[in-house]
Amino acid sequence: MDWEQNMLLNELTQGRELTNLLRKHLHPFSSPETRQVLVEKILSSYEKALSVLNWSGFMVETQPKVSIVGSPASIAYSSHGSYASDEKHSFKKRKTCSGWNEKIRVSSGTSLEDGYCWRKYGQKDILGSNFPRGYYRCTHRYSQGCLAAKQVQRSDEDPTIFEVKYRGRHTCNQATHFEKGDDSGQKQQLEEKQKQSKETVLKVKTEDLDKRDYIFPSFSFPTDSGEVENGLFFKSLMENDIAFVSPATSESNYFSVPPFQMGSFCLGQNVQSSESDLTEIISAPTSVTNSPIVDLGISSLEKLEFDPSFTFDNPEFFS
DNA sequence: GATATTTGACCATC
DNA sequence: GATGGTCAAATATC
Repeated sequence: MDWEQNMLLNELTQGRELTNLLRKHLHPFSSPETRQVLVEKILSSYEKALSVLNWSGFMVETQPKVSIVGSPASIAYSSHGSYASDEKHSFKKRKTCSGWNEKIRVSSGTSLEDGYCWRKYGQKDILGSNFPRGYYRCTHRYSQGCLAAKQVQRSDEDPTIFEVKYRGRHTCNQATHFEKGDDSGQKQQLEEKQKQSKETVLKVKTEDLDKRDYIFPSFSFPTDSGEVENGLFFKSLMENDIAFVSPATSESNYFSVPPFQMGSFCLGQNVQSSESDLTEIISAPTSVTNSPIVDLGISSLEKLEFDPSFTFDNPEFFS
């Protein structure tokens, strides 16, 4: 039995057991929180199972098109393409139509972080391109069966721009962290700010590689004197595997973030931002240890991420 | 020693 | 045969 089958079996078995558990908690004396946790776990199991099927060549919707109570708002999302098993002894299949969902242009002057820990597994010179393409997959691929992957390549036209292509969806606990790290108070606060609406309009631009009808809604985000306070916003990007973008091309359809975000987003880990080679910066999130981001409070994370006064020049940061 | 990165080789597809 | 995606051994880093 190969890795995919094992994973599928595990997730489905877990889903069944969790469902049984949920059934036992359906009586009125059971706490709603417990039921909610069980529901989320069940959904997570199914999502992983569907991801495996997706990557095995089945076309399966990995994301429900309706959001459940208490879950973050989700947009319609479907993965495409086939996947070659990573099992040691299986064939290395080349992907046709690549299955890469989204292509995003990221300025080198901004964060290339997307909140996840990536591990580089390859680099390739691409015909007709001046710069090599880096291949990354989620650090938790084997530990948690997370199948998310991305490609990073510097643009020929504008070397300050990186093109990031994403595939698959995070099912690791990094993803659940972003979902759960956003408490209702924070959400309420954000909604309040949105209502106040003295915001700068910030948009994320995505391009669809395969001309599919993947639509990422542009959105406005409230800022307070330029400071981004965006647990929800950030989570939304995480949910959809969207990276940050481009002050260098700072037109209205790009979301600007300060350059300090160039460092590693996986906190508690080394920040390796190479000045000489921007490709190295791209890989910064991968050059980290495996300390799970779930152990960190999102509030401190945000503080670091979005403190506009922060610079890497600050020696205290490295001490 | 554990973990991450690099890089040449392998394989599927065109 | 060319090309792109992935593997895996060697190497680097902590």
